[in-house]
Amino acid sequence: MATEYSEHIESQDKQPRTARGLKTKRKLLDAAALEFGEKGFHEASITGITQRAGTALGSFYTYFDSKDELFSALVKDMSARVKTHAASAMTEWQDALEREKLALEAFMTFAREHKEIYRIIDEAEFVDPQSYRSHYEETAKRIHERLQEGSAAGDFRGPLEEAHAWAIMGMNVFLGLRYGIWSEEKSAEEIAEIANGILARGIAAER
Amino acid sequence: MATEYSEHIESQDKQPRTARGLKTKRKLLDAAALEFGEKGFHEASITGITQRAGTALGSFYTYFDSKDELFSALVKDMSARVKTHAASAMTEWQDALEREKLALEAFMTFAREHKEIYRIIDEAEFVDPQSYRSHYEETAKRIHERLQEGSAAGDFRGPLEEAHAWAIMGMNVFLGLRYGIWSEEKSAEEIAEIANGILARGIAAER
DNA sequence: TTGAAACATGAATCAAATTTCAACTTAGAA
DNA sequence: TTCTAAGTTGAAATTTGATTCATGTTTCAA
Repeated sequence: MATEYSEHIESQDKQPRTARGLKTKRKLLDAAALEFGEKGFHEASITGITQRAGTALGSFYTYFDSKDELFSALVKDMSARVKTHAASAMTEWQDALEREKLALEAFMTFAREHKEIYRIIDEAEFVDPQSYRSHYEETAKRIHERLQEGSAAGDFRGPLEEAHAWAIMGMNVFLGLRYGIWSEEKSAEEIAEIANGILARGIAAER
Repeated sequence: MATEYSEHIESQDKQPRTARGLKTKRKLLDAAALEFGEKGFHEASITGITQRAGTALGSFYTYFDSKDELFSALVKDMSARVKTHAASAMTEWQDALEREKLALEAFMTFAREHKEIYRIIDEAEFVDPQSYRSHYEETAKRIHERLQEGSAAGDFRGPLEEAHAWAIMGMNVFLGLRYGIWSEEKSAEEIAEIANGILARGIAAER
């Protein structure tokens, strides 16, 4: 994967201007994702990051203003990656219900492959609340749009509100944590099937 | 409510032995809940806690070994409080579906009244992962038991697995965050009704 | 080839807490 | 009333880790 750490709103004076610089920055970013994912923001240290990256301590400050700024950049990048991955997994579906199943399945798989992303986004609640909030608000918005499309297509009942999207998102996130991060005792497909069952018919007994 | 900060595994040599000591410890615990809830673990400081409590800095160490130990004690206590509150709210129900609705409504109300609890438990994911995990595992277990009772009573279809409980818990937690902590634009009842609709019949169109 | 800008280095500096501790005060049992 | 254990105090010691910066090296355009 061509890791694309987009630059967002960084001050331009920290951009690398040579191939060497670009490479160093990339090493630092990748090392930071590992360090933060493994230890969490506060246990992680710049020293740890530069050691993993194989650079000198000072090099960190050639590319980042501070530990916080780096974390913030990372959160935004991870958020974008989750979004992109989910989108690319949701081609090929028969009806809106099936699309939701694919979305969860993709999310579970992605979480398993990038556990550090999960953790970094979660910790943003405390380190960079604004980004955390944006991440979930935007995710909910996309889910809500899918729900409305589903209603329009006659696959879903209507009207489905923003709160429905939040409920679904919560389901997905917690299932991802429990069966993606904490253990892999069940397949992503199995879990997605269970969640989809709830969306399809709820859990009440047949009437 | 008679706040009962249970002592768990603390070394006994830190227990207050007089009424005065007990009172001081209580003040510290309450102040800590506020400080942690407002600033998060790492921004919170012992100085801030003792200032809120109106005690000297050193008094903190009369009752706690460290900042971490205090946080840990707090997480366990909050977890217990959430549990107790939920249980007491779930008397008086007609069927299992309604019981779930009451559970969510109670959780939402509680979250609104004790936003600091929400935050402290959430941050435990990074500060005291063991307690965080226990909190959610036990909560899921209780939900799962309710689901199984519901199936046995004929209110719910069966079999409902642990994953169903996690899905419901995730729904509840995210709805609590969005409509309990971030904003109160909708009533707890309204939100609980939406979630309950999903559990009752899913979101698919009528067949 | 060369010189200036970019980049790399890591010891030293700085800042911000936590934690300790010795002196002092209060509670409450005898 | 007295005396000792319990509790209080806050300045000082420690710890920890982020950030700076002066020096040396590399890149690459001209």
